Amino acid sequence: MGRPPCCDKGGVKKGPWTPEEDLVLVSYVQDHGPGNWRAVPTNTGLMRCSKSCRLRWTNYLRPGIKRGNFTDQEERLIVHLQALLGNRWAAIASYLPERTDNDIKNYWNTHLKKKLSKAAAAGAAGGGGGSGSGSGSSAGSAGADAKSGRAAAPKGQWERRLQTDIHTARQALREALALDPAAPAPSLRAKPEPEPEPLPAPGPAAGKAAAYASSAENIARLLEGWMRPGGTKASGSASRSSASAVSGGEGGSASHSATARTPEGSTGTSNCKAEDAGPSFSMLESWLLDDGMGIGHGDAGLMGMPLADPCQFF
DNA sequence: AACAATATCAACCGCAAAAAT
DNA sequence: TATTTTTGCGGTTGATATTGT
Repeated sequence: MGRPPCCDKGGVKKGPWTPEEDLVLVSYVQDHGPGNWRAVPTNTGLMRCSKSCRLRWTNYLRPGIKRGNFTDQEERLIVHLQALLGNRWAAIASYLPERTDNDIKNYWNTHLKKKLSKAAAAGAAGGGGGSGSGSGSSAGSAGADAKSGRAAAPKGQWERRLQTDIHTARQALREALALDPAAPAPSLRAKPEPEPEPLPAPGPAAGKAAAYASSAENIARLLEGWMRPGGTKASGSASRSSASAVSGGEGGSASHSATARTPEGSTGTSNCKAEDAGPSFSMLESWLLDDGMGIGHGDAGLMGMPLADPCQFF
């Protein structure tokens, strides 16, 4: 017994996701909502384990994800929350709704930890050579996709496209595949033949290839109709992440809190405009103060604040 | 210009918790 | 209530990109 060999099944593909796979996954989630990941590989034909599908969606394809440069405020918040919560990245991520826990974790491990330790060691000897994480250099076995030649597209490009408009993304994919002679025949079909899916409220950008690439709009708005905060379609497992536990109480609003994690949370993000992203900072403050750290001391908001120790390093 | 070292980030793995049966 | 199944989390690895020599 133990655990079901979710990812040990034969024929499960590993390594980087291809645009085709992304497309299939997004199409599926579009139709069925996030959740029930178990069924995803079966129903889509993706040769990925359910975990992998969930991860891909949660960390990269989900609407409302902001990628790239962390702002100074975000940075401070992360440092502060990390000091309070420890490495509970999901909980931390719940206060940065546009960021994923994986992203935050990576950022912490690569940037912040180093920054902090450097600052801490500034008084002492200093130096701190290659800390980092693994950063291996040994040749591995994965990277099957690099070999497949499809990795040519700049990282993040497809996520962005898919988040912007799935229809356009499909079209672009078809074009790309048609144009790319080096590209091997796609092993996976974005559904047998992309039967035009009825996208409830295709945004204004729909159908304009040029538009979506630069548009900041994400799939959240485009898909507003099919994903509801209540998780109607998804019927997924509701809030049970620790993040929810932390933030759930103050979420206030009925169906979803600021959780960045749960499918509903992600769905929730679809309704998350910038202004309602996450709990108010006064809430955060009170929570932080409740935490017994005695920090924040009143006036300073979380973001622009003179924080506890960690931030003195900045 | 070529090589080496380092940094960054996407993805995987195993465990634990929660939900379902 | 006990057992099984599914989902979520955090740590870690490995490939690629970037920078330095």
